[in-house]
Amino acid sequence: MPNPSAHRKRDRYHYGDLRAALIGAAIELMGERGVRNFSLAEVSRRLGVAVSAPYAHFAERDDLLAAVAVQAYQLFYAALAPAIEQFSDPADRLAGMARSYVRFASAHRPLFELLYTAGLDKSRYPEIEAAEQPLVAAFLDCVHALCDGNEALSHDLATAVEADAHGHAMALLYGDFGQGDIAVEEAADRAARATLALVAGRQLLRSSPPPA
Amino acid sequence: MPNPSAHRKRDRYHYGDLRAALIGAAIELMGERGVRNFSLAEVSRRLGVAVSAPYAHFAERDDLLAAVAVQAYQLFYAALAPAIEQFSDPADRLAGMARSYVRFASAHRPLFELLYTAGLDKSRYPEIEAAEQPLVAAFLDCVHALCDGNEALSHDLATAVEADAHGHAMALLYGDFGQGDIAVEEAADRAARATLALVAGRQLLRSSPPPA
DNA sequence: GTCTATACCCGGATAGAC
DNA sequence: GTCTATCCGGGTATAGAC
Repeated sequence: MPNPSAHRKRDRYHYGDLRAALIGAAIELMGERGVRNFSLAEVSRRLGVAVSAPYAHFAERDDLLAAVAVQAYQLFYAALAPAIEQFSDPADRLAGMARSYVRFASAHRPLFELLYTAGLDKSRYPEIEAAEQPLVAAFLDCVHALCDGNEALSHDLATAVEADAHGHAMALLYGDFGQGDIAVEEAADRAARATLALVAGRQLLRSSPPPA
Repeated sequence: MPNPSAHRKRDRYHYGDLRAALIGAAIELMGERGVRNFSLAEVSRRLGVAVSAPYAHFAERDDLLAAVAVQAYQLFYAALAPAIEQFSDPADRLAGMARSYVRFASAHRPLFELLYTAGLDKSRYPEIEAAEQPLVAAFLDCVHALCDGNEALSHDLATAVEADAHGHAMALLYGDFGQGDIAVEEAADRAARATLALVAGRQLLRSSPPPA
């Protein structure tokens, strides 16, 4: 009796959930060839289904990518959640989130690239923005304690910390941090420390504008 | 007597410098359709030359992109130079560079995207790295005065400031800063202020690692 | 829901004439 | 150095059978 989970990819077959299989295979393919070389046809081939099969689930190519993006944000948020819960000190919590942010970019590089460098037209897909929302809110929430109810400052600090985490992630993926686990942890460390520096100097985020 | 500069694009013609024209048209095309939808064929069409003509100057498609990237880094550096010269105070100078960094990303978006989100295989093009060098050095140089000759701290601060500037630029291009000149200046302002906060808290960049 | 088959378009790249 | 012509491969998307 053949175990369903043991089906080889090349078996042409009815999937219980082709939609989910497409999403999974899309992630895998993006990981191998980069987001820019992703194609619906290749995904179909890998699953052993006809190139037309996906159109029963997604009206067009980008709709599949959008579905992947939604899942990516959920995973992203889940990756940050432990840091949020782990630290009671607000500064440490923010630093932990920055660290997790960089780690996520490395551990799920194709997803991260899909979200930020793939040029998906997010305005066409409100569900992506909705999926991003909890992540932004997480930064904002945990920053409040540091800002004594000052909403403007909270927003400034949240933006700065996100930019910091994002910038370190980009530097890791595309810059000169090198590769390997050591590089990841170094970048994550730097992001965490820079976060602490931003927190320490946060009053300057609202000071009079620096010279033009 | 026809003015050469008045030639319409569609005139088929011998260019004095097709190579330069290709680079210019490539930038224009990337601006309209995004880097990912750039094609050599379309560039040729716009210049009114045969699709095979570019191959007299570039062995393959990506070689043209690499040439554009080199020019982009030169322009990028030129955009930062005024800020470097304008400020004598090291902190203000860094802040000014961060501000110019964000402005450049907005003013030359296609070039910025080519450099950082196009996935060009830079390792294949040493000339790109060479062109990037002055920019990295500029950050490093102007950070030294703030770090009392501490090389390690200089490197940390330079990395943090670059990540900060880059992160704000990405937030402006892809995030929720909105559009328009106001958004640009707001993002640039935030990047500058965050830089000052990083400078103020710079000793924390070398402190004991924050909790994992 | 998935198949087969196909129409269509486009880009990269090369050969050989001028 | 540029042209014309062409080959090749690949992707998107649709029609219609099962």
